[in-house]
Formats: sequence, structure tokens, C-alpha cells
Amino acid sequence: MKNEGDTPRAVTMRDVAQAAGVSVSTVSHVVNNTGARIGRDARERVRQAIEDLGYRPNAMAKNLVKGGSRFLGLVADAIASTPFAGQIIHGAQDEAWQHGYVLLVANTEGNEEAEASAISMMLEHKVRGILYSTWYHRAVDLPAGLAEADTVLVNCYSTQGSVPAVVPDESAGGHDATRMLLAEGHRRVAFLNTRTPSPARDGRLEGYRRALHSAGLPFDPDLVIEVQPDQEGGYAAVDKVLAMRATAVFCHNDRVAMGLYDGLRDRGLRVPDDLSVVGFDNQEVIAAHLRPALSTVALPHYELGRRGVRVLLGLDAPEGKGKGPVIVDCPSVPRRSITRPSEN
Amino acid sequence: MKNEGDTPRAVTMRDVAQAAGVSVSTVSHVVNNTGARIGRDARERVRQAIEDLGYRPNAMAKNLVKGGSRFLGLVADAIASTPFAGQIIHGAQDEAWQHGYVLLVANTEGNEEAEASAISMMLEHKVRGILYSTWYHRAVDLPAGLAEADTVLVNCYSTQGSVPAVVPDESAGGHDATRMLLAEGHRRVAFLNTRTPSPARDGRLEGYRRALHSAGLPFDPDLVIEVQPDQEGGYAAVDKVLAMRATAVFCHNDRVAMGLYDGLRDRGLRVPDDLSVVGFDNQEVIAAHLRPALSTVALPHYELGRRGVRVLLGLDAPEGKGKGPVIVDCPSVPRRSITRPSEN
DNA sequence: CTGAAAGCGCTAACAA
DNA sequence: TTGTTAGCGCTTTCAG
Repeated sequence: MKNEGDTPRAVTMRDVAQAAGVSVSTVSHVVNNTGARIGRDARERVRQAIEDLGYRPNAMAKNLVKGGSRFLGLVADAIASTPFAGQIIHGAQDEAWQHGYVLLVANTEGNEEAEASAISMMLEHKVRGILYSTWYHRAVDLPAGLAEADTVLVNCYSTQGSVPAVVPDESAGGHDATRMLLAEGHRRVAFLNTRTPSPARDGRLEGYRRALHSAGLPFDPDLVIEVQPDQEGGYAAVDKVLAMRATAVFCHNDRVAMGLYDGLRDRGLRVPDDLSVVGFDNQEVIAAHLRPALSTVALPHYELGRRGVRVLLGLDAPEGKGKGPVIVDCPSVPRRSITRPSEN
Repeated sequence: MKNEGDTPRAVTMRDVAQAAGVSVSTVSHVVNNTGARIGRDARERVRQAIEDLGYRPNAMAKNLVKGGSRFLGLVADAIASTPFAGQIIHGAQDEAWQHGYVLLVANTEGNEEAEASAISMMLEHKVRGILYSTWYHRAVDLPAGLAEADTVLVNCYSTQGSVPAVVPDESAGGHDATRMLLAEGHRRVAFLNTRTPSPARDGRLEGYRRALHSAGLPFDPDLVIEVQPDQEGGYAAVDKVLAMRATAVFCHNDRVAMGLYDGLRDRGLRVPDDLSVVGFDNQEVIAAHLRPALSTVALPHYELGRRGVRVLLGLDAPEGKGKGPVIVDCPSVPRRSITRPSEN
């Protein structure tokens, strides 16, 4: 691993020039193959010298003179430490890479101090822009430093200023989830919503109502049951949904669905024969491996990250209006937890 | 966000110096507060100018002159896109940050080309070193470029050269998992191991045998059943473990345990009353929320990332020997899936 | 076709 | 206590 001699001072362009018997500017030209016409032989000698010396251009020096880096900052509240939102990093990374940018990632774990110092560090590295993202969809207060850079919010939005944002389409997601159930002929569809106020809660409920409405079904408030948004919540709600004589249930997320599965099994009931179920999130480890596999609607984390850098780079307009956030679709993922209603 | 005027050329140290009526070196001194004694008033004028102008030091320029960056590279095969290994990023990030380093993250998704270009990019940015990590513990072939930098392997190891590595202690983990069961008095402990050859498979088996041995129990090959390492595998194995009259099962991972739970439930059996279960990985979404919550052994992803940067930075010796990899402990996470054996 | 030279923003002697 | 002056490694006119 590298450290052999004492101070094996990195080989620079000058070393290459010397070895090739040309000037640094000539080397620069061949390295970046600019339009400059360099003689066949000179070019070859340079290539050779580069090879022999193992020359690596110094990106920092280049950025310095070019006046601007190829860095994109991504500050996340808990994205690297949360089971599935890591896809935001992944999507951002891929898109950034594609345009020659490198991601500077900072996981702040919600710590304001860490956040501030992450942002200054990015600013000092003269990042082209900063992606500020959260692991679950919500409103955020922007850290002060962000004002100094081009910023786009990912999976969150700002209430105050109008900063470009990219968020999932909760409402359409809720609509599609419900629609999957309705399409099979269900008429009494319960909705196990979260009790935590959030865009997810409001949006999905709105979508649920729209789907009902489109199907000519009345909205029955008793059918929406608010639960703790995890396995425990789903488990605790079985009796209520059974009491409502629902034939299908739209769960606020896959974890709730998982709890519901458990509760149903404990009562000797089966999915989807006794009850059709649809989740939300498409949390792989759960949804794809429940028995039966859970039909759900995917939270488009990867796409959120991708679109985030696109709007940051000005590749995607921040929506036609120029105002509202970019809304990303939540694709349905049909699996095996839905069937036609049997009894009535 | 920022772009207001045309070319609002970034404010530099010289601007500050000018505004404060001092020289750049004075500004430099107060910015970095070096030992240099600067007059009260001069210092104050500089601070003021910095404030007024909104000056931000240029990290690239600084690195250039200092001859070396504060970057650490992290190239991962699928770490950001996998449900729980994102913790490796997180751990590395935290430790790096603590020492003033910034992480350059690259998710290569196993693509060799992406990998090579990620590595050159890091090299060009003169990273202090590179962490090469995989999402599951395995042997790897090192990409050529890595030879040019200080490298440490995280969650993987090289068969050829002896590159420093940090890996989880599979054997101790397998031992502890088994021990949890033995400690409650179980004597017939089945082991649902993966059939995929891997350090996890061998290490955990070895640990299982050691635990048995320490407890004075014979090793019964029939008790180790090889399965597909996921929910389906666990589900498919129920009858076999029941046939073996085991009172407890050590599952190769939490997903297998989840499948086992399902299979058991379908047969009207309960965990832990009818069968005690212990998993491996401590995959939160699953382990903590199964009913009953699953006792398991944690894969120390966060710690792997942390230790990785520590050995890279030379803070932790690559083990006393100077040879073998750094082995990180897998902590037991007792929950509610284990009880004393009832029947015999 | 190729080279000389002027910086990019900052640090670090060395003077003053 | 503060200012001058070289560069760090590279790009980029502008002359040969």
C-alpha cells in the first residue's frame, strides 16, 4: 500500500513534462485533450511519461483554477441509517455521477450542530449545490447556511421560503393503493392510517377518498382507523377492522400490514381469502417476503434522489409552474395479498 | 438561492484583507487562528469584514497548498442500496468527521467500470485513503487502482495481498447465538444454516459447534439443516426441525427466522413456548417487530465502518499481530423469542 | 505545433 | 504585530 519511501512526493504535471521533454502546457493539452493540435511524437512521449511515472492529475488544483468544483452536497437527517431511504443516496449518486459530479455525503442524525458544520464544510468545498433530504416525507426548517448555495429539498419541503423541492405523490399513491382493492370488487375498504400528522397521513387519506369517490362509493369515516404506524399498530387493529366487516384493508405502510397479517393469523384468518390487504412503502424485506407477498405502493426513494440532482443541475425545471414542488410518482407493486371479495 | 447578480465572484481572502485594511496573511492568521499574535483592533476589523462580506474560506485552495486533502473515499458495492448495511456509511462518516475528514461516497453496484472510475476520481482528489466495502461479508478481488492508495477493506477481505481488513466475528456470533439457547437449558438446538458458501456460513457453524462443545453436548449433523437464506427458506424448513424434535433453533439470519415464525404459526405452534428461536443480523424492521420480538445477534455494521476509518487513519493498529484482519464483535440482542424448554 | 507566463485562493516562511 | 513574497498543481491566453 503506497507508503514505501519517505516522502515520495506525488508526481506532478511538471515531472511529466520534464520526463517527456516538453512543457507543462503541452502535457495539460494532451491530458485534457483540448482542441490543441499536438504532434504525434510529443503526444506519444507524454503518454509514455504519464504511464511510467504513474501520473494522476490533481483535481483540487484543477478545480482551483477552473473556479468551481464538481461536488454536490447531500445532507441527510438519517438517510444512511434508515433501512430503505438509503436509496435516496443511491439515486442522487447515480445521477450526479452521470454528469461528472461527486457526492459529498453527510448524515447529521438530526443534530443541528452536525448539520451546520456539514453545510459549512460543503460550502467551503465550493459545492455546486446542496441536496437537503429527510428520511420520511415532512416539512422542514432550513438551516441558515443553505441560503448560501443552490439548494433543493428531497423528500421534504419548506414552509417558509420557496425552495425547490422533490416529494413523493402521497395522494396518488393512496389513490392507487385503494384502487387496487376497488378494482377487485371490494366495497368496504378499511384504511389503517397513521395517527401521526404528516403529509403521508393527509395525502394518502385524500387519495383513499378520491378513489372511493371515483368508484361511486360513499366515504365512511368509521372505516378509517388511526393506528400507531408499525407492526404493533396493525396487530392491535385487527378486531376493529373485523368489526367493521371490511373485506379489504389499505394499510398506511408495510409494517402495519405485517402486524395485521400476524393478528389475522392468530385468529385463524387468511390473507387474501378472508381479507385483502395492501400496504405502502414497498419495504422489500417485508413486502416481498410476507406470506402471501404483500401488494403495495412504492415510495420512490431512488427516483427522489435522482430528480433532486436533476433539478439542482437545472436539468429538470422545478415544475412547469416554477413554483410548486416536483411530485414523483409512487408506483403500484401488485403481489399476492389481494383477491376478489368472497363473502358479504 | 444565491444566483442573483451575474457573476457575483466569490469573495476571497484578498477582498477581506482589503476591506479590513490589512494584508492577506493577517486575515489568514485570524481565520485559522494560528499562534500569531494579532492586534485586538486588526483582528476585530477582520472579523467584521468577514461577516460583512460573507467570506468563506476555499477548502480547495487550502488543500492545494497544504499538499493533501481531508478526504476519505468509501467505495461500496451496494451499501447505500441495501436495507441495513447503510450503517457502514454512517459509522465511517461519523468517525471520519470526528477527525476532520469528509467522506467521498461511491456506490458502484458491483459494476467494475463504475468502480474503477470511482477509484480514479478519489485518487485525483488525493484522498487520504480508501475504504472498500461490501454489503455482505465476503472475499473480494481488489480493483487495481486501490494499490495507489492506503486502503482498508470493510466487511470483506482479500485472499491475495494482505490488505488491512475489518470484519465481523462470525464465529463468536454463532457461538453467542447458540449460547443464548443453551443457557436456557435447551439440549436439542437445530441450526438453519445457509447453503451459500461464505464466511458467515462457515463461521457461524463453527461457533455453533464450539458452543455445543463447551456445553458438553455432542454435535449432531442432522441438526444442521441447510436452507435458502431468507423467509422462504425458513418457512420451508419447519417440518424438518419439528421432525428433529429440536426445542430450539438458531437461524442463519433474521429473515429465515421470520419464515420459521410463519411456518410455525401455520401449524398452530408458538414461539417461544413450542420452540425457542434466535436469529442473526438484527435487522431492525424484522427482529424488533416480529411477534414475539426476535432474540438475535447483531451484525455490527456501524462499528465496521467506524473501525475501518480508524485503521485507515492509523488510530487502531491493524491488530496486534499486524497481520490478520481486525475482528469486530457481534453483540447479542436478547428479546422475547427464547424460553426454557417445556416438553421433552 | 509548442512554450512562457500569469494567475486561481491560500499558507508559510521571512522581513520589517 | 503585520506585510511581502514565494509557491501548491494546474489551465489558459498569447507569442513564437
